Amino acid sequence: MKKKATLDDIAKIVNLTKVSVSKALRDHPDISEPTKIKVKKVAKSLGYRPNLIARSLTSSKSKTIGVVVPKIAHNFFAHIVAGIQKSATAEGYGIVLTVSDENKKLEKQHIETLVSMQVEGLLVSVSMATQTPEVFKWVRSLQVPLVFFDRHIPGLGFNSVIIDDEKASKNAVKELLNRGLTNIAHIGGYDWIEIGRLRRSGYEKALAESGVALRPENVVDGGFGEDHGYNGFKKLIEQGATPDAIFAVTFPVALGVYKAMKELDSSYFESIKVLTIGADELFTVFSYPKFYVDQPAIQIGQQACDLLIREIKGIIEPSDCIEYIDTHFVENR
Amino acid sequence: MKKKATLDDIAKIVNLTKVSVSKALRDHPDISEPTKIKVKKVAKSLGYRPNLIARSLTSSKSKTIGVVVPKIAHNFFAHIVAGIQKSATAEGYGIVLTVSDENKKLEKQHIETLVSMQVEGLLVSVSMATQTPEVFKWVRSLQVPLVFFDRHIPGLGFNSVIIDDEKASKNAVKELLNRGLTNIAHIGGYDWIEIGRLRRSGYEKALAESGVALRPENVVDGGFGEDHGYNGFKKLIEQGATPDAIFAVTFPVALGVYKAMKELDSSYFESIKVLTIGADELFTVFSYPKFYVDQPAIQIGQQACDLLIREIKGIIEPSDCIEYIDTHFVENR
DNA sequence: CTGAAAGCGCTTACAG
DNA sequence: CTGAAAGCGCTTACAG
Repeated sequence: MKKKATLDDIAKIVNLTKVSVSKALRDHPDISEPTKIKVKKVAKSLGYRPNLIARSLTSSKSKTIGVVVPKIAHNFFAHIVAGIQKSATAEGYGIVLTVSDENKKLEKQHIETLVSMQVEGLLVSVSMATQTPEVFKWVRSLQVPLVFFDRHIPGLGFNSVIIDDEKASKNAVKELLNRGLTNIAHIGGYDWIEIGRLRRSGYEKALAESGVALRPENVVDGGFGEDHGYNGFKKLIEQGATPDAIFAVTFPVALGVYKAMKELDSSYFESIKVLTIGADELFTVFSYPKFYVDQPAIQIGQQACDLLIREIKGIIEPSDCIEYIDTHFVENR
Repeated sequence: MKKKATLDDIAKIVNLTKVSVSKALRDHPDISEPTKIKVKKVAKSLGYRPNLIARSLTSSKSKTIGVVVPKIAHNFFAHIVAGIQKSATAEGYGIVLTVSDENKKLEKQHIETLVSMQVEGLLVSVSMATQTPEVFKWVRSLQVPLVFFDRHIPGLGFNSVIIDDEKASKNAVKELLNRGLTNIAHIGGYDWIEIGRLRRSGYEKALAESGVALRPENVVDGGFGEDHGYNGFKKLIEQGATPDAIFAVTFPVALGVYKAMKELDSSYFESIKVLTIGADELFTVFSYPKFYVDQPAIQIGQQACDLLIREIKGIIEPSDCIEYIDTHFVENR
């Protein structure tokens, strides 16, 4: 790599010191208009660009935000990152992107590296495997601003921007009940993962509050992937369930359900309406799933980033607050 | 943000200079084993992490790669970024992610900022709007390694990792012909965008080489989005085309076609087989589109990143080479 | 309006 | 085996 032009290079040409050149370039009031113009002209001709690394070191502002996502090749997280990118760019911040791949060790490593890189703040969506919050306590002790999004760990003193999963589920299930669908099954995840637990309890509360009895054969647990939906549906049928609707805990699970239906009996497409949370909008052309809760991923990213930047600027203090993002129920036609 | 522990902090405690501490931490052979152990213990107890900004400044190695994508909230690019991330992490590089949003000005700005940040190399997929290669010439003059992926500008002396669109299209159309589908329509993009031009000519060549006449009513141009597919299909029908297959230039276009079919006459689903390039694998459960060319996005990302890192290390020279990634034709069942 | 001094936290030769 | 010196490219007080 070629040596880049520095302040000194410009200084020599215009017969000033690098200090004055630095000031001229940054439009410091100290410098006269004519010299500013001259300096800028020379800078441009040399293709000068300030060395941001050096600037970071002196100013102790890297103008950079570290992001940790569990996955990136997923519609939801890709959209969140898009939102983060947008907000960050608008505020003059660059983002360093990191993927934990749902791996606790990688997650820790990434966070440490990002802190070493002197990012001014961290935006993280916790990996499923994360249980021990040591790294986060370390981040806290360093007073590096951090905002959780989508998946958080409460009680550490960090703010979070998330979906109210229980409420979203409860409302959605109630919408089905209002439409006369009362025999609603649930293909859920595990209880030890928050979205599994919350969506399940939203489902249960909706039934309870509407005075509908929960039928044991209507519930299957298993996971969050397509295969779990596929197996889950089969199990449901084996258990003797005859639902008129199914609440699938995630979109991949809903796809698995579709696959199983196609294999078992395509008349299920008509007789069983599927509801899920967080569908890929591209799928709407297929009118499947019939119902879904829209998760405004881009907005989550933007809001989390905006919150973080406000913390960085010292406008707000980190605490243990949760900012809930509104979701809305959609009926696919 | 709290002040982080520095080499000097450790040095004071162990009664050494920061130089020796620096060496001990990096396992330099100069230092004796006992002191190394002692130093490392103290470093750990202080939660010491090297300031990577400072290290970059002295070593002039930022261990960082700049990435510019036109979009991130898109399956294809999200997967590419996943591939880049994976390779970069494996080689100890961090990635700074940037999104041009198909905007030439933003693209230029991002590249300049990334260079200012002293990234060791650049990975860019050119925005559709980019015509003038000034920024890239500037990058070239600085001898900053750069590799194009998916969308490239030839003739600037940079390597590229891309799909052979013409070949992929030609082969795919031939596969249809082999299956007895001879009345194949094409809903294409614009000629001034490379993928539009190449996919179109692949289509034409496949017909020509198979001795099938190109019917003018079978071709519609328009764009690369869902609405273009929607309008394109309607136009096709209006033009009097009665195809038994349609080659849609992109996946969104294929979705638009689906939408139009659903609206006009759902018997089209059976009578017209759709082919496209680059489908989201999640869609395979819907058996639509019937045929597609799989673009191995993750692999493109990995390969581009690996190539870049080899350039950074000086193992290979930048030139104007194109590395084509193999695609494969898939029949959906 | 311009500049000399000091320093950000680290590493790279070079001495001893 | 350990350290003093110099410097990476910039900015921040402080003088003049």
